[in-house]
Amino acid sequence: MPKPVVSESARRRRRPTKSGMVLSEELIVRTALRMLREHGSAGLTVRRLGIALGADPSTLYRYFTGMDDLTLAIGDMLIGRAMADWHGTGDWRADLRELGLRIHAAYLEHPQAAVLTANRISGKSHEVAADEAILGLLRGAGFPDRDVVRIYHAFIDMTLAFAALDAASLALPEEARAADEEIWQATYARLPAATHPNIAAVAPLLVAGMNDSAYPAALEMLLGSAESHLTAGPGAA
Amino acid sequence: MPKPVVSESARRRRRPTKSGMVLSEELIVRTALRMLREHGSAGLTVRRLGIALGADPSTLYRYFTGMDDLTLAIGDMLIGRAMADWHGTGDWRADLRELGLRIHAAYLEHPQAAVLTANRISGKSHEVAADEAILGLLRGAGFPDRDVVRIYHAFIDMTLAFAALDAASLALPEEARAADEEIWQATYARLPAATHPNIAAVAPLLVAGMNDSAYPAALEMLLGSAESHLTAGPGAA
DNA sequence: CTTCATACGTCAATGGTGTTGGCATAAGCT
DNA sequence: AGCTTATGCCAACACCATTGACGTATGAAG
Repeated sequence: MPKPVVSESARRRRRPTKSGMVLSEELIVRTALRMLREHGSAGLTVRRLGIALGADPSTLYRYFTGMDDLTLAIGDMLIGRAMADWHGTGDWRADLRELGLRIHAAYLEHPQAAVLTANRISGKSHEVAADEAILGLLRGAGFPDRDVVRIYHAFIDMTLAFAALDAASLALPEEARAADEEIWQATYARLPAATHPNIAAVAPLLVAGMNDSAYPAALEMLLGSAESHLTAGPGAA
Repeated sequence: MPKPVVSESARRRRRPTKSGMVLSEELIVRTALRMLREHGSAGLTVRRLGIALGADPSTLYRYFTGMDDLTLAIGDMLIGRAMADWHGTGDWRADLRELGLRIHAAYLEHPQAAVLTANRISGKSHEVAADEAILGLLRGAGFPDRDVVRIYHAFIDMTLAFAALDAASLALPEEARAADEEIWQATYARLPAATHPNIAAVAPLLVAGMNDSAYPAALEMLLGSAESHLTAGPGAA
């Protein structure tokens, strides 16, 4: 049976696992998040997750159709955390900035999970809520629908793209950050000025600055561009 | 022996494989790229790659220390293709735009490969060459070193981030694009205006526009911001 | 309070994966 | 022509996701 999974709300009989633990989607996803943090983004396996839950691995297929489905659920939980307690202030630009930074931060708080999920569409409740909020801010600001969609698109893609990229370098540690770090020190920082004059000239600055995310600056540019377009009126290109 | 791999240049004895094929790093990477295109981003396995090359899977470990090393080599080849035949024109802004679009395009030409490699640092030759070129353009434009590094950082991260994101949606087809597409149609396009007024209002525009990349617009904003900062002089914030 | 259908946890098995150590042979230097 | 050793092959290991059959505890029905 390909899809024997019953929805969480329709779940009635909750039988404790052999070790006495009572399962739920929520518990499984939270456990998966913890495992990702502890064992790295490649450390989440059905077997290990089963062990961590004190349940047989195959039990998880009663809750998710497969690893992919679980992945989407993890991503939706991250967005949910970003949106928790969020309230608009009425200033669309400030609100949009806050929202972007929140989403970015929520992903970076679980980099190993972010790597797996940041570029997937889940269609689950929290994701939809975030999109509705963003579109609402832009429409409330008075943008015509064409611009709403264009700005929304750039905003959400850029946010997720940076989240994925920044998370990737944070997520490596458990598996290969040491290697990448070593590459950086061994290769870039020691290139001779004769063959690579430009890299050599700014090497110290590169080493110092490459650890910070470029997202906040990029976001500000996006918001600034949008605002100038708004004040210029709908006629402007 | 953990690292028995000899460098490509030091390779002397080239013994043909059982099926008569003579291996090389180049050939292996090109074959891997073809397999990624044909079988999707999860379709690249050491065993399959071995079969495609007419060689035993374990033979590949004479050329790469492991799957991860092969992945980095694939990424470097993509950058190499982006940089092939590139020549600066002297107009730093046009050159930078051209370079960004080339890299972005090179990744999107092999989305399945891009997904695996876009957020890794390889330190291999083509990657270093690209970085040297970008830094050279900015320094040649007259930016002070601090700004060179800041702009370089935003430029390369944004380019790779969008490449990864855009590639991800292109790469899904073989595995889960159908699912994501279905989510889009089934969930977003049919949300009732009562609960999600903003999504419902712009749904048709969303469907129409979400397939194009937001990268070109974002890149232009970055370049514009940099240029205005340059003309404003080093004293400007 | 008892009965009953079945939801859900468990078991066992399948066919995949990356990776390694030992072996033998042919390549290319001297 | 002979020797070293690089390099391709083989067999084995541990792990992976996923599935189908099975039995039992569970919650509802009477």
